[in-house]
Formats: sequence, C-alpha cells, structure tokens
Amino acid sequence: MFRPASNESGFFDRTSVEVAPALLGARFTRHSSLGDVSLRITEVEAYLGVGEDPGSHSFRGRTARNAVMFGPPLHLYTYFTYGMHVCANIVCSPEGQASAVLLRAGEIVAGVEYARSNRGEQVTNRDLARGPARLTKAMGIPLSDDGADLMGAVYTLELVDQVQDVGTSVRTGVSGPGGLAEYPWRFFIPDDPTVSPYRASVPRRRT
DNA sequence: GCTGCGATTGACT
DNA sequence: GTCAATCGCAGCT
Repeated sequence: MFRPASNESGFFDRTSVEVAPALLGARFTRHSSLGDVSLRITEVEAYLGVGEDPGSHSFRGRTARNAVMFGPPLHLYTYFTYGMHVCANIVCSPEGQASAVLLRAGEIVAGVEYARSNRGEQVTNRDLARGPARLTKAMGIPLSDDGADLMGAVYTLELVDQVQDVGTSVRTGVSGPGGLAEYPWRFFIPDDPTVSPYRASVPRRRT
C-alpha cells in the first residue's frame, strides 16, 4: 500500500487536469522538527499553463512569482494571496510547461495536535484543513517553501488509497472574462466531510 | 511610480 | 446572508 510518489513512470509529466483526480486520497506529509503532519487529500483544483487557462497564475507567462510552476514536476508551488493567506500547489508537467494542482482541502490523519496548535484549540478535526489557506496553516507550510522537493526530506507524497469515485465541479473563487467558471477542473471525494463548502466567485465590492 | 484586486477566511447580522 | 482585513503582483501611466 505504501507507494511514495516518484516521477520514474512519468506520472507527473502529465497535465494537472490528468494528475489532479489521481491525487485524491493520497497522503501528503510534512516532516518538521515538531513532528510529522500528514494530510489525506480530499479536494483539489487543476490549473494549466501559458495561454491555456485564464485562471492560472501562469496564463500570461513566466514571472518571478510563478517561476516554480515552470520547473520540474513534483515540487511545491506556494503563493501568498489576499494579503494574509498562503496556498500550496503540486507542480505537474515536464520542465518548461506550467501546470499545477492546488490543494484545496484534506483530512489531517497524523499530527493532529500540531495542526490544532497552528489553527486554534477550538477547531474541529474536520475543519483543520477544510480550505486551501486553512490547509497550509494547519500543516505549517510557509511561503518560503516555494520550490521544495516533494520527494525530499521535508515533504513526501504517497499515492495510497486512491479513490474510484471522483466528484467534479467548476472551480471555486475563480472569476474573470470568458466564463472561467465553466472549466470543470475541481475534483473532490464525494460526501467527504472535509471537502470545503462551495462558494461561487463574487466580484469584490469597492469600499 | 501608482492603482486595483485576488486560486480566502473569520467575524458578524 | 454581508463584509473587512491586508499586501504583493501585474498592468498601466
């Protein structure tokens, strides 16, 4: 059952839309000095590359921020948003192409106490990593881990418990011209309580 | 150099 | 259901 992710088979050379559903059920672990934290992935979203996906950070080409997306697969891409939140992605596609899978939600299956110390003592197990920014906070993933190796000393990914029944829907929180919300690139485990509640993208009001 | 806004969350009505 | 917080990036002047 233990199957550490590697790219020997070229599995991660495929696009994020192909890889994303296969990551559901996988175990993603961060090894820290305070102990390991493991996540069972229950919800992801796929983002494609230059000129392919108007909702992707890489749509307009390579920049300092998204450089890691253009690098080799099986690396971590982190970014900072809304002035306060960190989100984490798994880079896919061969080097030079930019596609990534956003980790939207999961269930903390090891290191629950560590996760709770990051999120707050009142937070229920179900809510610890229910949402992309909650997930990174629970696991203690810092923005500075952008580009980290997912087969390395700090992060590991194990393709275990892969699910057969995959739910799909339009992506959350993505807005803009051209009907971005129509891309059905959100994948989740149906009826799993840790899947984040769907919120349609709402244009922000001015003050 | 300046400005608008985002792959969100938590607090509040 | 509504809304503020908060800051780096990208696009424009």
